[in-house]
Amino acid sequence: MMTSHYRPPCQACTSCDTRRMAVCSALQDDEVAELERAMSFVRLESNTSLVEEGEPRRRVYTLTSGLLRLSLALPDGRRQITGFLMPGDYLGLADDEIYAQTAEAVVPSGLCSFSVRDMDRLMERYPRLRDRLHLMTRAALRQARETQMILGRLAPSEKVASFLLHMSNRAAAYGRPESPVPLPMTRTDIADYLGLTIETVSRTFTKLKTQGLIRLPDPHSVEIVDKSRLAVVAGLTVH
Amino acid sequence: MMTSHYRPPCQACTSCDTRRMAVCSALQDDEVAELERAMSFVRLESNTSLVEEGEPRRRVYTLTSGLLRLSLALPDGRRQITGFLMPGDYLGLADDEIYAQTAEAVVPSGLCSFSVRDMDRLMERYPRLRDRLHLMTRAALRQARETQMILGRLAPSEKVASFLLHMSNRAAAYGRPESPVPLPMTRTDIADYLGLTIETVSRTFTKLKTQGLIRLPDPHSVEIVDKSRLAVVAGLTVH
DNA sequence: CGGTGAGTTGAATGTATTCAATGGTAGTGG
DNA sequence: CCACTACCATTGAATACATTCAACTCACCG
Repeated sequence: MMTSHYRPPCQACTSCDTRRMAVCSALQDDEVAELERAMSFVRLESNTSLVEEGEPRRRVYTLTSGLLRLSLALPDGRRQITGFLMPGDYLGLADDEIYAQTAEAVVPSGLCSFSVRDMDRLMERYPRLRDRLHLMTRAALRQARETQMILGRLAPSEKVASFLLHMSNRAAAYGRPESPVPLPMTRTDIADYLGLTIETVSRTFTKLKTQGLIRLPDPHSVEIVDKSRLAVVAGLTVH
Repeated sequence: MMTSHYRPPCQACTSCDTRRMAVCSALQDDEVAELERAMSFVRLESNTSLVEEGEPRRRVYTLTSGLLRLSLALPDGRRQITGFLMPGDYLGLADDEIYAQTAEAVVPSGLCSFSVRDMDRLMERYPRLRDRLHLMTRAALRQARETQMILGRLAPSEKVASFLLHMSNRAAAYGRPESPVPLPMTRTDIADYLGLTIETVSRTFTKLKTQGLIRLPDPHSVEIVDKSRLAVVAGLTVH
């Protein structure tokens, strides 16, 4: 696990630009100072894992920059990516005593880190923090079920189209442009997220490009040309 | 919505046999009495819906008997069942202001019902109740992610095998025999849960039967003949 | 300049789906 | 009591389509 621990590179939580997205938005400036005292900062290189499925859960995290993938593995090596974590997202929502999934950095990432003990104490002291965490857990559960639908009932083109729209919406939620959408993860990651093979993902991108719905300046950025037609392909609107 | 409301047919919460499975296990006998005062009982006929995706969430429930299916629907009618609720399970874990999915009875079912207002008040008063609910939400999230793996990365035989083992384990958790496993839901329900067609589900059952792994006394009960080989088929053990 | 990893594309293969027919069971009404 | 209907489950045959196997390109790095 190639991580290095040091004090945050950001000035302070009060001036942190991911705060409005994260669990700490539940706290006021003076309260967040206490959170800050319990916090340490972690930097993570690409393709290194922060937590491993089955490990005891001793720390929880808030992602401040970069991108993480959460995944489950089968004994024979098959992998399912259950989701991607973006800045402001919390790592450790689903876990109890042990981590239920592996978290790895897709690109160099930074995280605020807290011991479970400290976080429990803080939640005890600031109920709004606890409530916010519960709220985020419920949202994650709704998201997971939405993904079940995508995995179980959508055709490959629909999967890829809805994935692109989803990523576009998330980018917009973080104040970034809706298009072009950056896709820092590999085709293999996308395949393991959508329940497809890498070849099918690649072919589907090409097909959407040929149909004039998207453009692919490079493999890791997608320009959405026709959002409404893409939504039709995604199966989200009645044709 | 064919429901009828009346006082519970059971003597009292203190003698309720699903209590140990449900959220109310967090409360002591004297505390559960207050829960009971806020409670009303609902009986639900087969194939009637209790809550509908998109409706405002005004009440929450604990299933005491029967079986419910939770589902999401696509505009064109395709359906994904995200899970089945068994006695002791809580309805409303993921939802916020509105219900995120539809809940329907698979067989005649009974539920304890609470207004969201009452439940919020009770959670405020009994933190262990709130903590238990949060615990159940996290468990549901882990379950949903496990299901993502099943939907995205397992072959049809593996899906059906792991579904049977899952149902068997749940039956055992409720103190019922591991085998034969009752499957009150239709093949269509199973297909919509596993991301398959009804024909593929049927053929897979037949195949597992032919291989001597299960027996099918009737379409709604499955006898598990060889649990370990079934686990191999499910992809859960290295061959 | 060779080497590696990621992505794309082509051809074949396998397999789940689709379309269709049949059997079984339960409920309804004559 | 017995047709008659409706629904569910199963099975067969043809089809469609994602996967598999393989080749090739490209960019990046040593």
